[in-house]
Amino acid sequence: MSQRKGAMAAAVTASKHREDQEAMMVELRRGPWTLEEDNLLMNYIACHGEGRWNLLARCSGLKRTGKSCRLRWLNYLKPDIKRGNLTPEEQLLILELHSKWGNRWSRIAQHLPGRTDNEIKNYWRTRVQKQARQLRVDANSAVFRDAVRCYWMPRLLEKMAAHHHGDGELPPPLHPSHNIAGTASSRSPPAHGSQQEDPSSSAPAASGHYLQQVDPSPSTSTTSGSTTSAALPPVPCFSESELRWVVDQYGAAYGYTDDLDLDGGAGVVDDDSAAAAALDSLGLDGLDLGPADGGVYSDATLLDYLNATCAGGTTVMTMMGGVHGAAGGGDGDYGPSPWRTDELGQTARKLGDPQHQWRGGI
DNA sequence: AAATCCGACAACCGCATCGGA
DNA sequence: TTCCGATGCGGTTGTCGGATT
Repeated sequence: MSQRKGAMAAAVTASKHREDQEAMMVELRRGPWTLEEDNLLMNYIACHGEGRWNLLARCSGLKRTGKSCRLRWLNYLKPDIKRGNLTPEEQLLILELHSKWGNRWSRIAQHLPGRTDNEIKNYWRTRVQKQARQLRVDANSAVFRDAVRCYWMPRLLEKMAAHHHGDGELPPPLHPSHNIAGTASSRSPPAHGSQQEDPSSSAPAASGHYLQQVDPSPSTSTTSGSTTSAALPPVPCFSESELRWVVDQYGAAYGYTDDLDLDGGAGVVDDDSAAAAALDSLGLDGLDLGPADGGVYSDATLLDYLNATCAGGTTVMTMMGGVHGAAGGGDGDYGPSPWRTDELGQTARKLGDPQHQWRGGI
């Protein structure tokens, strides 16, 4: 085994050496791609198909490595790449799948058609990890995951419901027998700003946006849930004491008191408002999770909806009722959890893109 | 108006794995 | 079985543009 490893290392070294030699012979370009390069790459792939990237790099006239060509194609030029901000459905799916699989970006990306592993990774690092940093917890810690599950995920579900029913009413509960594909395909596209079909976004080579951002609008401006608040009473979705409960419950339950360090290094804070403020940032700062225009569905309404939506989904958001979902557990690779994230995921798929439908296990 | 900060994301790098010779 | 080229994956860095001071 170690012999094989050594051989592998030698092979890689030799390969790297050849790469270096090649790089010296042909002045390889680095950095941002130009329109001409993109055209060259797309034309070559149109004629010869994907794959054989090193050959492509040599024969296409591009002064790039095969790796670079492959990355450019897969992450940017491929026609089915979906651009723009992640929808709440996609965000929810990412959270759910990451809780199961960790940093398996490519695996997660397989469940988000049109999204690349790079995009998902960037989302995680810039949005999710940022919030974890603010909370001074490890983004992979159980306490953070559970805070996400019982605070962030419900918010996303709320937002998804708002997106699908701009008139302020919750969508009718979806049952397992419901023909999702039929209904979802006829629904209106999500009313996100940049998520809308921007012709240029799917044809970057023709858009002339080289060396500039594709979509300058921040994610926080992409929601369209403003109409929901009118019809629903603006009751708080979670009280401060509930947030405190999240922190205490999971910190204690998992013995993660050390990585929940809201008071600047001296252990768990004893100030409810500080913890609540920190957790509040999960949903209200830059995460596109805040209630639509300050108005939200009531806990009871949303809970009713989710319970009706999820088959047997009686433990989603039970924290609001103070009852733990004892039926939980077996939640993935990270050990037991009282939260039925599989059901949250089902709801996400049912509400979202038909391609995200339940596939018999993820 | 200029300087600085920061978020977003494209791109690069190193390593692992696969598959054919 | 070993070698080796190709490809895939995840971590990290660089760059740009908007926001803030």
